[in-house]
Amino acid sequence: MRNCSFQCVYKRLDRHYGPQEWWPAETPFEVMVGAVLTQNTAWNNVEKAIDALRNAELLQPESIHAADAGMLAELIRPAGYFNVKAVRLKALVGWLMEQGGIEMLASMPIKDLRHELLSVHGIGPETADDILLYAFGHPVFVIDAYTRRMFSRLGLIDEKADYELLRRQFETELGKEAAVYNQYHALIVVQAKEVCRKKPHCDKCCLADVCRYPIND
DNA sequence: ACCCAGGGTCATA
DNA sequence: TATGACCATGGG
Repeated sequence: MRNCSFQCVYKRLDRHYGPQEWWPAETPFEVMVGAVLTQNTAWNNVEKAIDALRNAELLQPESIHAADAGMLAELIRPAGYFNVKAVRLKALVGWLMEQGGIEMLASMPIKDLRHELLSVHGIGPETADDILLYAFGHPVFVIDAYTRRMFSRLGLIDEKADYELLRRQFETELGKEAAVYNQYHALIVVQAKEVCRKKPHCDKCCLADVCRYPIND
């Protein structure tokens, strides 16, 4: 009998939390900026940095490209690693403008775009996939620390497995549906914020429900 | 006071 | 290929 665990977990989370309408951003470029700023950082802190950038009218590629790196770092200070991330934002917009802007990227095949993104300094697999999925709507499943923790606890994956392996695993199980990947990753993040991090699962979150009962509906 | 967050790079073995 | 150090703020 075929393993339907990935779909079942999705159904439960979706039923429990409803539509998430991710990514929380106004433009594709804002998604890219947020994806870099949220690296190993709580979203709460990223919002402050993005607000600061917006107030300074620095949420467009050209203005970030022209901005002083030191000033950029000060603005994004609340997001942590601000010196590192200022350099990464610079690298991102430098590459973006080299490529001819967002429109050019949007017309690029997924595989090529993903390869290009990964060649940019400061953009690793997860950040690249955030951008591919949430800025361009490409069917790419995002694997983050929450996903590893949650699904290894469910016994569905090997927590230490290679990123690409896990991505293929999810994409194979779910089929190539960008709308599903979009909602699923959002649900994983939303639900992870309710889980006690120290114990395998707590009693009050949706994951506890997933853990407690057989997964076969 | 301690732990960690919606990672990635770089140096070393 | 596989660890470890490093980056740094803010909330629990």
